[in-house]
Amino acid sequence: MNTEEDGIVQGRIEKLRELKEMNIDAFPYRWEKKDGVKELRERFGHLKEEEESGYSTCTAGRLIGKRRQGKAGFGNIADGSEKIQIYCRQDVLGDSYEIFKKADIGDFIGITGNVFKTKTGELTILVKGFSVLAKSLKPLPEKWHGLKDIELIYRKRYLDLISNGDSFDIFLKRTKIIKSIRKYLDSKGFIEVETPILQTLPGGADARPFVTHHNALDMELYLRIAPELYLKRLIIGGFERVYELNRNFRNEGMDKNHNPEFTMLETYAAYWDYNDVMDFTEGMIKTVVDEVFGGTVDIVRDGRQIPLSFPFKRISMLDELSKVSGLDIASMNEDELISKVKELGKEAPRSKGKAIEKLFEHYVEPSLNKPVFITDFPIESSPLTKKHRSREGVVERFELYFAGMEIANAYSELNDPLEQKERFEMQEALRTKGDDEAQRMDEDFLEALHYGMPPTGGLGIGVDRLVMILTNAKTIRDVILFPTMRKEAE
RNA sequence: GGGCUGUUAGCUCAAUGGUAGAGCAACUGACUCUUAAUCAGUAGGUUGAAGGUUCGAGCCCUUCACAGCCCA
Repeated sequence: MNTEEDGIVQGRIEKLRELKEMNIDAFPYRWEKKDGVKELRERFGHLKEEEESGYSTCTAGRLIGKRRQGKAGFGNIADGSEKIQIYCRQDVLGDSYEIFKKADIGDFIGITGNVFKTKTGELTILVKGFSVLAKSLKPLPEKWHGLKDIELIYRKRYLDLISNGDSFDIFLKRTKIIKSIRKYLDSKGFIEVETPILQTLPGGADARPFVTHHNALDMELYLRIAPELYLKRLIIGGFERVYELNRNFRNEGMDKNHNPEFTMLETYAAYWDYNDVMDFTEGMIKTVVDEVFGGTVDIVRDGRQIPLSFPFKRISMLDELSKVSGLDIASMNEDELISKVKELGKEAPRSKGKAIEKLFEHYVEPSLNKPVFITDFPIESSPLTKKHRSREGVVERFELYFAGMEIANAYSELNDPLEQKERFEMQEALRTKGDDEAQRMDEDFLEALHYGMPPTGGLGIGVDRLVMILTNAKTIRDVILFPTMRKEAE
Protein backbone atom coordinates (compact mmCIF):
# COMPACT_ATOMS: atom_id res chain seq x y z
CA MET A 1 0.00 0.00 0.00
CA ASN A 2 1.15 3.49 -0.76
CA THR A 3 1.22 5.35 2.55
CA GLU A 4 0.88 8.77 0.94
CA GLU A 5 -2.34 7.89 -0.85
CA ASP A 6 -4.16 6.59 2.21
CA GLY A 7 -7.17 8.72 3.10
CA ILE A 8 -6.69 8.56 6.85
CA VAL A 9 -3.05 9.57 6.50
CA GLN A 10 -4.05 12.51 4.31
CA GLY A 11 -6.56 13.62 6.95
CA ARG A 12 -3.94 13.54 9.67
CA ILE A 13 -1.41 15.41 7.58
CA GLU A 14 -4.09 18.07 7.21
CA LYS A 15 -4.44 18.19 11.02
CA LEU A 16 -0.67 18.65 11.26
CA ARG A 17 -1.03 21.69 9.04
CA GLU A 18 -3.84 23.07 11.23
CA LEU A 19 -1.73 22.60 14.35
CA LYS A 20 1.09 24.46 12.68
CA GLU A 21 -1.29 27.34 11.94
CA MET A 22 -2.09 27.39 15.68
CA ASN A 23 1.66 27.70 16.23
CA ILE A 24 1.86 24.23 17.76
CA ASP A 25 4.81 21.93 17.11
CA ALA A 26 3.42 18.41 16.75
CA PHE A 27 6.91 16.95 17.23
CA PRO A 28 8.50 18.82 20.15
CA TYR A 29 11.95 17.88 21.43
CA ARG A 30 11.27 16.70 24.97
CA TRP A 31 8.79 16.37 27.79
CA GLU A 32 9.45 16.39 31.50
CA LYS A 33 7.52 13.25 32.48
CA LYS A 34 7.25 13.26 36.25
CA ASP A 35 5.10 10.17 36.94
CA GLY A 36 4.56 6.90 35.16
CA VAL A 37 1.06 5.51 34.95
CA LYS A 38 2.08 2.46 36.95
CA GLU A 39 3.27 4.68 39.82
CA LEU A 40 0.08 6.74 39.71
CA ARG A 41 -2.00 3.59 39.95
CA GLU A 42 0.02 2.28 42.87
CA ARG A 43 -0.11 5.60 44.65
CA PHE A 44 -3.74 6.56 44.12
CA GLY A 45 -5.50 3.27 43.43
CA HIS A 46 -6.95 3.41 46.94
CA LEU A 47 -8.95 6.61 46.34
CA LYS A 48 -12.70 6.34 46.87
CA GLU A 49 -15.32 7.26 44.27
CA GLU A 50 -15.37 11.00 43.52
CA GLU A 51 -12.38 11.49 45.85
CA GLU A 52 -9.72 13.98 44.77
CA SER A 53 -6.09 13.37 45.59
CA GLY A 54 -5.06 17.00 45.45
CA TYR A 55 -1.96 15.73 43.63
CA SER A 56 -0.88 17.48 40.47
CA THR A 57 0.81 15.06 38.06
CA CYS A 58 2.67 15.40 34.82
CA THR A 59 2.73 12.32 32.65
CA ALA A 60 2.73 11.15 29.06
CA GLY A 61 1.74 8.26 26.85
CA ARG A 62 -0.01 7.17 23.71
CA LEU A 63 -3.65 8.16 23.32
CA ILE A 64 -5.50 4.86 22.85
CA GLY A 65 -9.10 5.89 23.37
CA LYS A 66 -11.18 9.03 23.02
CA ARG A 67 -14.79 9.64 23.99
CA ARG A 68 -15.91 13.19 23.26
CA GLN A 69 -19.10 14.72 24.60
CA GLY A 70 -19.34 18.22 23.28
CA LYS A 71 -17.54 20.57 25.62
CA ALA A 72 -15.84 17.75 27.54
CA GLY A 73 -14.40 14.35 26.81
CA PHE A 74 -12.59 11.35 28.18
CA GLY A 75 -9.59 9.54 26.79
CA ASN A 76 -7.18 6.82 27.77
CA ILE A 77 -3.44 6.97 27.55
CA ALA A 78 -1.17 3.94 27.52
CA ASP A 79 2.21 3.83 29.21
CA GLY A 80 3.72 0.43 28.50
CA SER A 81 1.05 -2.12 29.37
CA GLU A 82 -0.52 0.25 31.91
CA LYS A 83 -3.20 2.75 31.03
CA ILE A 84 -5.11 5.54 32.73
CA GLN A 85 -8.14 7.65 31.93
CA ILE A 86 -7.94 11.37 31.28
CA TYR A 87 -10.79 13.87 31.55
CA CYS A 88 -10.67 17.03 29.48
CA ARG A 89 -13.11 19.91 30.03
CA GLN A 90 -13.33 23.03 27.94
CA ASP A 91 -13.94 25.17 31.02
CA VAL A 92 -10.67 23.86 32.52
CA LEU A 93 -8.51 23.68 29.41
CA GLY A 94 -9.69 26.85 27.66
CA ASP A 95 -8.07 27.23 24.25
CA SER A 96 -6.09 24.02 24.69
CA TYR A 97 -9.37 22.13 24.43
CA GLU A 98 -9.03 22.61 20.66
CA ILE A 99 -5.81 20.59 20.75
CA PHE A 100 -7.58 17.77 22.57
CA LYS A 101 -10.35 17.89 19.96
CA LYS A 102 -7.78 17.50 17.18
CA ALA A 103 -5.88 14.68 18.90
CA ASP A 104 -6.08 11.31 17.20
CA ILE A 105 -5.93 7.86 18.70
CA GLY A 106 -2.29 6.87 18.38
CA ASP A 107 -0.82 10.30 19.16
CA PHE A 108 1.73 10.63 21.93
CA ILE A 109 0.51 13.27 24.33
CA GLY A 110 1.82 14.95 27.45
CA ILE A 111 -0.57 16.04 30.15
CA THR A 112 -0.58 17.83 33.47
CA GLY A 113 -3.50 17.65 35.83
CA ASN A 114 -5.02 16.43 39.07
CA VAL A 115 -5.55 12.80 39.98
CA PHE A 116 -9.05 11.84 41.13
CA LYS A 117 -11.62 9.08 40.90
CA THR A 118 -14.82 9.42 38.90
CA LYS A 119 -18.19 8.55 40.32
CA THR A 120 -17.86 5.15 38.69
CA GLY A 121 -14.58 4.60 40.52
CA GLU A 122 -12.18 5.00 37.59
CA LEU A 123 -8.82 6.55 38.40
CA THR A 124 -8.63 9.62 36.17
CA ILE A 125 -6.54 12.71 35.54
CA LEU A 126 -8.47 15.98 35.27
CA VAL A 127 -6.38 17.57 32.55
CA LYS A 128 -5.08 21.12 33.09
CA GLY A 129 -2.54 21.09 30.27
CA PHE A 130 -2.64 19.06 27.06
CA SER A 131 0.30 18.83 24.63
CA VAL A 132 0.96 16.85 21.48
CA LEU A 133 4.34 15.11 21.82
CA ALA A 134 4.28 13.22 18.53
CA LYS A 135 1.55 13.03 15.93
CA SER A 136 0.56 9.59 14.67
CA LEU A 137 -0.27 9.51 10.98
CA LYS A 138 -1.48 5.94 10.59
CA PRO A 139 -4.42 4.34 12.41
CA LEU A 140 -3.77 1.69 15.06
CA PRO A 141 -5.22 -1.82 14.87
CA GLU A 142 -8.79 -2.25 16.05
CA LYS A 143 -9.12 -1.47 19.76
CA TRP A 144 -11.29 -4.35 20.87
CA HIS A 145 -9.89 -7.37 19.01
CA GLY A 146 -6.33 -6.07 18.82
CA LEU A 147 -3.96 -7.27 16.14
CA LYS A 148 -4.80 -10.88 15.29
CA ASP A 149 -3.04 -11.45 11.97
CA ILE A 150 -0.13 -13.71 12.94
CA GLU A 151 2.00 -12.57 10.04
CA LEU A 152 1.57 -8.90 10.97
CA ILE A 153 2.28 -9.66 14.62
CA TYR A 154 5.73 -10.95 13.67
CA ARG A 155 6.53 -8.54 10.86
CA LYS A 156 5.31 -5.40 12.62
CA ARG A 157 6.01 -6.28 16.23
CA TYR A 158 5.55 -2.67 17.30
CA LEU A 159 1.86 -2.91 16.42
CA ASP A 160 1.59 -6.15 18.39
CA LEU A 161 3.22 -4.48 21.40
CA ILE A 162 0.89 -1.48 21.17
CA SER A 163 -2.32 -3.44 20.86
CA ASN A 164 -1.70 -6.76 22.62
CA GLY A 165 -0.87 -6.29 26.28
CA ASP A 166 -0.14 -10.00 26.80
CA SER A 167 2.60 -9.83 24.23
CA PHE A 168 4.08 -6.70 25.79
CA ASP A 169 4.16 -8.46 29.16
CA ILE A 170 5.91 -11.55 27.77
CA PHE A 171 8.79 -9.43 26.51
CA LEU A 172 8.94 -7.53 29.78
CA LYS A 173 9.13 -10.89 31.58
CA ARG A 174 11.86 -11.98 29.22
CA THR A 175 14.14 -9.13 30.20
CA LYS A 176 13.42 -9.73 33.87
CA ILE A 177 14.31 -13.40 33.49
CA ILE A 178 17.61 -12.54 31.83
CA LYS A 179 18.38 -9.93 34.47
CA SER A 180 17.68 -12.47 37.20
CA ILE A 181 19.95 -15.02 35.51
CA ARG A 182 22.79 -12.50 35.39
CA LYS A 183 22.31 -11.67 39.04
CA TYR A 184 22.46 -15.37 39.96
CA LEU A 185 25.63 -15.85 37.91
CA ASP A 186 27.23 -12.82 39.53
CA SER A 187 26.39 -14.19 42.96
CA LYS A 188 28.18 -17.42 42.06
CA GLY A 189 31.32 -15.60 40.97
CA PHE A 190 30.90 -15.95 37.20
CA ILE A 191 32.21 -13.23 34.92
CA GLU A 192 30.51 -12.29 31.67
CA VAL A 193 32.68 -12.45 28.56
CA GLU A 194 32.28 -11.90 24.83
CA THR A 195 33.73 -14.28 22.26
CA PRO A 196 33.69 -14.22 18.47
CA ILE A 197 30.45 -14.48 16.55
CA LEU A 198 32.43 -14.58 13.30
CA GLN A 199 34.45 -17.76 13.50
CA THR A 200 36.91 -19.32 11.09
CA LEU A 201 35.77 -22.79 12.12
CA PRO A 202 32.29 -23.37 13.54
CA GLY A 203 32.36 -25.66 16.55
CA GLY A 204 30.74 -26.66 19.80
CA ALA A 205 27.52 -28.14 18.41
CA ASP A 206 26.12 -30.49 15.77
CA ALA A 207 24.67 -28.00 13.32
CA ARG A 208 25.06 -26.47 9.89
CA PRO A 209 26.43 -22.92 10.01
CA PHE A 210 25.66 -19.76 8.08
CA VAL A 211 28.62 -18.90 5.87
CA THR A 212 29.77 -15.40 5.07
CA HIS A 213 32.78 -13.80 3.46
CA HIS A 214 35.29 -11.27 4.73
CA ASN A 215 36.37 -9.03 1.86
CA ALA A 216 39.63 -7.56 3.23
CA LEU A 217 40.97 -10.95 4.29
CA ASP A 218 39.27 -12.67 1.36
CA MET A 219 38.21 -15.62 3.46
CA GLU A 220 35.14 -17.55 4.51
CA LEU A 221 33.80 -16.89 7.99
CA TYR A 222 31.03 -18.71 9.82
CA LEU A 223 28.43 -17.30 12.18
CA ARG A 224 28.89 -19.21 15.39
CA ILE A 225 26.72 -22.21 16.14
CA ALA A 226 27.99 -22.13 19.76
CA PRO A 227 30.64 -20.27 21.78
CA GLU A 228 31.77 -23.42 23.60
CA LEU A 229 35.31 -23.85 22.28
CA TYR A 230 36.20 -20.20 22.93
CA LEU A 231 34.81 -20.24 26.46
CA LYS A 232 36.90 -23.33 27.22
CA ARG A 233 39.98 -21.49 25.96
CA LEU A 234 39.20 -18.91 28.66
CA ILE A 235 39.05 -21.62 31.34
CA ILE A 236 42.48 -22.72 30.07
CA GLY A 237 43.55 -19.08 30.32
CA GLY A 238 42.74 -19.01 34.00
CA PHE A 239 39.25 -17.54 34.31
CA GLU A 240 37.61 -20.07 36.61
CA ARG A 241 33.98 -19.18 36.03
CA VAL A 242 32.82 -17.59 32.79
CA TYR A 243 29.54 -17.15 30.98
CA GLU A 244 28.28 -15.66 27.77
CA LEU A 245 24.70 -14.76 26.95
CA ASN A 246 25.08 -15.34 23.28
CA ARG A 247 23.18 -15.22 20.04
CA ASN A 248 23.78 -18.37 18.03
CA PHE A 249 23.00 -19.06 14.39
CA ARG A 250 22.08 -22.43 12.94
CA ASN A 251 21.25 -22.91 9.30
CA GLU A 252 18.43 -25.37 9.82
CA GLY A 253 14.68 -25.76 9.67
CA MET A 254 12.30 -23.56 11.60
CA ASP A 255 9.44 -24.69 13.80
CA LYS A 256 7.81 -24.03 17.15
CA ASN A 257 11.09 -24.63 18.97
CA HIS A 258 13.64 -23.39 16.43
CA ASN A 259 14.55 -19.96 15.08
CA PRO A 260 17.69 -19.60 12.92
CA GLU A 261 19.10 -17.14 15.45
CA PHE A 262 18.45 -17.81 19.10
CA THR A 263 19.75 -16.88 22.50
CA MET A 264 21.79 -19.27 24.56
CA LEU A 265 23.44 -18.99 27.92
CA GLU A 266 26.70 -20.90 28.22
CA THR A 267 28.53 -21.20 31.51
CA TYR A 268 31.79 -22.94 32.42
CA ALA A 269 33.09 -23.55 35.93
CA ALA A 270 36.51 -25.00 36.70
CA TYR A 271 36.67 -27.95 39.11
CA TRP A 272 32.99 -28.85 38.65
CA ASP A 273 31.55 -32.02 37.11
CA TYR A 274 28.09 -32.46 35.65
CA ASN A 275 26.58 -33.24 39.03
CA ASP A 276 27.63 -29.82 40.25
CA VAL A 277 26.14 -28.33 37.10
CA MET A 278 22.79 -30.01 37.79
CA ASP A 279 22.64 -28.43 41.26
CA PHE A 280 23.69 -25.10 39.77
CA THR A 281 21.02 -25.28 37.02
CA GLU A 282 18.29 -26.03 39.54
CA GLY A 283 19.46 -23.13 41.65
CA MET A 284 19.33 -20.80 38.67
CA ILE A 285 15.80 -21.75 37.67
CA LYS A 286 14.61 -21.57 41.27
CA THR A 287 16.09 -18.09 41.58
CA VAL A 288 14.35 -16.93 38.40
CA VAL A 289 11.02 -18.37 39.51
CA ASP A 290 11.38 -16.72 42.92
CA GLU A 291 12.50 -13.34 41.66
CA VAL A 292 10.41 -12.94 38.53
CA PHE A 293 7.32 -14.99 39.36
CA GLY A 294 7.13 -14.68 43.13
CA GLY A 295 8.00 -18.31 43.78
CA THR A 296 5.36 -20.09 41.72
CA VAL A 297 4.53 -20.26 38.06
CA ASP A 298 1.67 -22.07 36.33
CA ILE A 299 3.11 -24.00 33.43
CA VAL A 300 0.62 -25.36 30.93
CA ARG A 301 1.77 -27.22 27.82
CA ASP A 302 -0.70 -28.73 25.33
CA GLY A 303 -3.45 -28.33 27.90
CA ARG A 304 -1.52 -30.19 30.58
CA GLN A 305 -0.50 -28.68 33.87
CA ILE A 306 3.22 -29.13 34.50
CA PRO A 307 4.13 -29.21 38.18
CA LEU A 308 7.31 -27.36 39.08
CA SER A 309 8.94 -28.90 42.12
CA PHE A 310 12.55 -28.84 43.23
CA PRO A 311 14.80 -30.75 43.08
CA PHE A 312 14.25 -32.14 39.58
CA LYS A 313 14.28 -35.87 38.98
CA ARG A 314 17.48 -37.30 37.46
CA ILE A 315 17.16 -40.31 35.20
CA SER A 316 19.61 -42.17 32.99
CA MET A 317 18.85 -42.09 29.27
CA LEU A 318 19.66 -45.74 28.56
CA ASP A 319 17.89 -47.04 31.66
CA GLU A 320 14.78 -45.04 30.95
CA LEU A 321 14.77 -45.94 27.25
CA SER A 322 15.13 -49.65 28.03
CA LYS A 323 12.38 -49.42 30.63
CA VAL A 324 9.86 -47.56 28.47
CA SER A 325 10.56 -49.35 25.15
CA GLY A 326 11.05 -52.82 26.57
CA LEU A 327 14.22 -53.12 24.46
CA ASP A 328 17.58 -54.13 25.92
CA ILE A 329 19.41 -51.15 24.47
CA ALA A 330 22.80 -51.88 26.04
CA SER A 331 23.06 -55.23 24.24
CA MET A 332 22.01 -53.98 20.79
CA ASN A 333 24.64 -53.18 18.15
CA GLU A 334 24.63 -50.26 15.72
CA ASP A 335 22.82 -52.09 12.89
CA GLU A 336 20.09 -53.34 15.20
CA LEU A 337 19.53 -49.90 16.64
CA ILE A 338 19.43 -48.23 13.23
CA SER A 339 16.98 -50.74 11.80
CA LYS A 340 14.79 -50.26 14.87
CA VAL A 341 14.60 -46.54 14.07
CA LYS A 342 13.73 -47.35 10.45
CA GLU A 343 10.94 -49.64 11.67
CA LEU A 344 9.38 -46.59 13.29
CA GLY A 345 9.20 -45.00 9.83
CA LYS A 346 11.90 -42.44 10.47
CA GLU A 347 14.97 -41.48 8.48
CA ALA A 348 17.94 -43.78 9.06
CA PRO A 349 20.33 -42.28 11.62
CA ARG A 350 24.02 -42.14 10.77
CA SER A 351 25.44 -43.50 13.98
CA LYS A 352 24.67 -45.65 17.00
CA GLY A 353 24.49 -42.57 19.18
CA LYS A 354 22.03 -40.80 16.89
CA ALA A 355 19.94 -43.98 16.73
CA ILE A 356 19.68 -44.13 20.51
CA GLU A 357 18.71 -40.47 20.64
CA LYS A 358 16.03 -41.01 17.98
CA LEU A 359 14.62 -43.95 19.93
CA PHE A 360 14.65 -41.83 23.06
CA GLU A 361 12.78 -39.06 21.26
CA HIS A 362 10.18 -41.55 20.12
CA TYR A 363 9.67 -43.65 23.23
CA VAL A 364 10.47 -41.40 26.16
CA GLU A 365 10.20 -37.71 25.29
CA PRO A 366 6.41 -37.58 24.89
CA SER A 367 6.00 -38.89 28.44
CA LEU A 368 8.37 -36.35 29.99
CA ASN A 369 6.10 -33.96 31.79
CA LYS A 370 7.75 -32.68 34.92
CA PRO A 371 11.16 -31.07 34.68
CA VAL A 372 13.72 -33.87 34.54
CA PHE A 373 17.45 -34.24 34.02
CA ILE A 374 18.21 -36.94 31.45
CA THR A 375 21.76 -38.13 32.05
CA ASP A 376 24.47 -40.18 30.37
CA PHE A 377 24.23 -39.84 26.59
CA PRO A 378 25.83 -42.10 23.96
CA ILE A 379 29.48 -41.29 23.34
CA GLU A 380 29.17 -40.94 19.51
CA SER A 381 27.03 -37.83 19.66
CA SER A 382 28.92 -36.13 22.48
CA PRO A 383 32.47 -35.52 21.23
CA LEU A 384 33.31 -32.80 23.76
CA THR A 385 32.26 -34.72 26.84
CA LYS A 386 34.16 -36.83 29.35
CA LYS A 387 33.48 -40.53 29.33
CA HIS A 388 31.30 -41.71 32.17
CA ARG A 389 33.45 -42.57 35.18
CA SER A 390 31.81 -45.98 35.62
CA ARG A 391 29.52 -46.84 32.70
CA GLU A 392 30.60 -48.11 29.28
CA GLY A 393 29.61 -46.37 26.04
CA VAL A 394 28.16 -43.25 27.61
CA VAL A 395 29.42 -39.84 28.64
CA GLU A 396 28.83 -37.52 31.58
CA ARG A 397 26.22 -35.34 29.96
CA PHE A 398 22.72 -34.25 30.86
CA GLU A 399 19.86 -32.47 29.22
CA LEU A 400 17.10 -30.77 31.14
CA TYR A 401 13.60 -31.35 29.79
CA PHE A 402 10.48 -29.38 30.60
CA ALA A 403 7.27 -30.87 29.27
CA GLY A 404 9.19 -32.86 26.68
CA MET A 405 11.14 -29.82 25.47
CA GLU A 406 14.91 -29.64 25.77
CA ILE A 407 15.94 -26.60 27.79
CA ALA A 408 19.53 -27.24 28.78
CA ASN A 409 22.52 -29.35 27.82
CA ALA A 410 25.61 -29.82 29.97
CA TYR A 411 28.77 -31.88 30.37
CA SER A 412 31.66 -32.84 32.47
CA GLU A 413 33.93 -31.26 29.85
CA LEU A 414 36.45 -33.47 28.11
CA ASN A 415 39.90 -32.09 29.02
CA ASP A 416 42.23 -34.92 27.91
CA PRO A 417 43.76 -33.55 24.68
CA LEU A 418 44.71 -36.95 23.29
CA GLU A 419 41.24 -38.32 23.77
CA GLN A 420 39.75 -35.12 22.37
CA LYS A 421 41.82 -35.68 19.23
CA GLU A 422 40.41 -39.20 18.85
CA ARG A 423 36.86 -37.91 19.33
CA PHE A 424 37.33 -35.25 16.66
CA GLU A 425 38.65 -37.98 14.37
CA MET A 426 35.48 -40.01 15.01
CA GLN A 427 33.46 -36.94 14.05
CA GLU A 428 35.50 -36.45 10.88
CA ALA A 429 34.72 -40.06 9.97
CA LEU A 430 30.99 -39.38 10.39
CA ARG A 431 31.37 -36.26 8.26
CA THR A 432 33.02 -38.32 5.53
CA LYS A 433 30.04 -40.68 5.68
CA GLY A 434 27.84 -37.70 4.83
CA ASP A 435 26.79 -36.34 8.22
CA ASP A 436 27.16 -32.61 7.59
CA GLU A 437 26.18 -31.84 11.16
CA ALA A 438 29.16 -33.78 12.53
CA GLN A 439 31.69 -31.64 14.35
CA ARG A 440 34.95 -30.48 12.80
CA MET A 441 38.55 -31.07 13.84
CA ASP A 442 39.67 -27.87 15.55
CA GLU A 443 43.48 -28.00 15.73
CA ASP A 444 43.77 -24.65 17.46
CA PHE A 445 41.42 -25.72 20.24
CA LEU A 446 43.29 -29.03 20.53
CA GLU A 447 46.54 -27.17 20.94
CA ALA A 448 44.97 -25.08 23.72
CA LEU A 449 43.87 -28.27 25.49
CA HIS A 450 47.48 -29.49 25.35
CA TYR A 451 48.43 -26.71 27.75
CA GLY A 452 46.02 -28.14 30.30
CA MET A 453 42.38 -27.43 31.15
CA PRO A 454 41.18 -28.08 34.70
CA PRO A 455 38.22 -30.39 35.26
CA THR A 456 35.28 -28.25 34.16
CA GLY A 457 31.51 -28.35 34.26
CA GLY A 458 29.84 -26.63 31.28
CA LEU A 459 26.21 -25.71 30.67
CA GLY A 460 24.12 -24.41 27.79
CA ILE A 461 20.60 -23.12 28.39
CA GLY A 462 18.19 -22.23 25.61
CA VAL A 463 17.04 -18.87 26.91
CA ASP A 464 14.18 -18.53 24.42
CA ARG A 465 12.84 -21.93 25.38
CA LEU A 466 13.15 -21.21 29.08
CA VAL A 467 11.15 -18.02 28.54
CA MET A 468 8.59 -20.02 26.53
CA ILE A 469 8.12 -22.44 29.39
CA LEU A 470 7.85 -19.77 32.06
CA THR A 471 5.44 -17.58 30.06
CA ASN A 472 3.41 -20.40 28.50
CA ALA A 473 4.27 -19.23 24.99
CA LYS A 474 3.26 -21.73 22.33
CA THR A 475 5.99 -20.95 19.84
CA ILE A 476 9.50 -19.58 20.03
CA ARG A 477 8.32 -16.71 17.83
CA ASP A 478 6.21 -15.43 20.66
CA VAL A 479 9.31 -14.83 22.80
CA ILE A 480 11.60 -13.44 20.07
CA LEU A 481 10.80 -9.80 19.28
CA PHE A 482 11.68 -10.04 15.61
CA PRO A 483 11.62 -13.68 14.52
CA THR A 484 13.17 -14.60 11.19
CA MET A 485 10.69 -14.18 8.32
CA ARG A 486 10.85 -14.66 4.61
CA LYS A 487 11.24 -11.41 2.69
CA GLU A 488 7.86 -9.85 2.11
CA ALA A 489 6.39 -9.97 -1.38
CA GLU A 490 6.53 -6.73 -3.37
C1' G B 1 10.96 -31.26 1.26
C1' G B 2 5.44 -33.33 1.39
C1' G B 3 0.20 -32.59 2.68
C1' C B 4 -3.75 -29.39 4.34
C1' U B 5 -5.65 -24.44 5.23
C1' G B 6 -5.64 -19.26 4.76
C1' U B 7 -4.86 -14.16 2.19
C1' U B 8 -11.69 -9.52 1.17
C1' A B 9 -11.75 -1.65 3.61
C1' G B 10 -6.46 0.91 8.16
C1' C B 11 -7.95 -3.35 11.90
C1' U B 12 -11.52 -7.66 13.24
C1' C B 13 -14.62 -10.46 10.24
C1' A B 14 -19.15 -11.68 6.62
C1' A B 15 -20.74 -12.72 1.61
C1' U B 16 -25.38 -20.55 -2.94
C1' G B 17 -21.03 -18.85 -9.44
C1' G B 18 -25.48 -13.47 -10.17
C1' U B 19 -25.07 -5.37 -7.92
C1' A B 20 -18.70 -6.99 -2.40
C1' G B 21 -21.26 -6.02 3.41
C1' A B 22 -20.94 -5.20 8.98
C1' G B 23 -18.41 -3.59 13.54
C1' C B 24 -14.30 -0.69 15.08
C1' A B 25 -11.10 3.26 13.15
C1' A B 26 -11.90 7.79 9.85
C1' C B 27 -14.98 12.25 8.29
C1' U B 28 -19.54 15.88 9.42
C1' G B 29 -23.02 17.18 13.25
C1' A B 30 -25.37 16.73 18.57
C1' C B 31 -23.90 15.83 23.59
C1' U B 32 -19.85 18.51 30.50
C1' C B 33 -18.89 11.54 34.62
C1' U B 34 -17.83 8.53 29.79
C1' U B 35 -15.05 3.94 29.65
C1' A B 36 -16.08 -1.40 23.41
C1' A B 37 -19.76 5.91 25.27
C1' U B 38 -24.38 7.07 22.68
C1' C B 39 -27.37 9.23 18.55
C1' A B 40 -27.84 11.05 13.22
C1' G B 41 -25.32 11.19 8.66
C1' U B 42 -20.87 10.54 5.07
C1' A B 43 -16.85 8.36 2.83
C1' G B 44 -13.68 4.27 2.24
C1' G B 45 -12.37 -1.98 -2.23
C1' U B 46 -7.69 -3.65 -8.72
C1' U B 47 -11.25 -9.35 -2.97
C1' G B 48 -2.46 -11.32 -2.27
C1' A B 49 -0.43 -11.50 -7.96
C1' A B 50 -0.88 -13.44 -13.00
C1' G B 51 -3.46 -16.48 -16.25
C1' G B 52 -7.78 -19.77 -17.41
C1' U B 53 -13.11 -21.81 -17.42
C1' U B 54 -17.94 -19.18 -17.71
C1' C B 55 -23.07 -15.05 -20.42
C1' G B 56 -21.16 -13.81 -15.48
C1' A B 57 -15.64 -15.42 -10.68
C1' G B 58 -14.13 -13.04 -3.92
C1' C B 59 -16.14 -18.13 -4.77
C1' C B 60 -14.27 -23.12 -9.84
C1' C B 61 -9.14 -24.51 -12.37
C1' U B 62 -3.57 -23.54 -13.06
C1' U B 63 0.88 -21.09 -11.67
C1' C B 64 3.29 -17.83 -8.29
C1' A B 65 4.05 -14.99 -3.52
C1' C B 66 3.46 -14.80 1.71
C1' A B 67 1.67 -17.12 6.13
C1' G B 68 -0.20 -20.91 9.56
C1' C B 69 -0.94 -26.09 11.02
C1' C B 70 0.47 -31.24 10.53
C1' C B 71 4.14 -34.74 8.76
C1' A B 72 9.34 -35.89 7.47
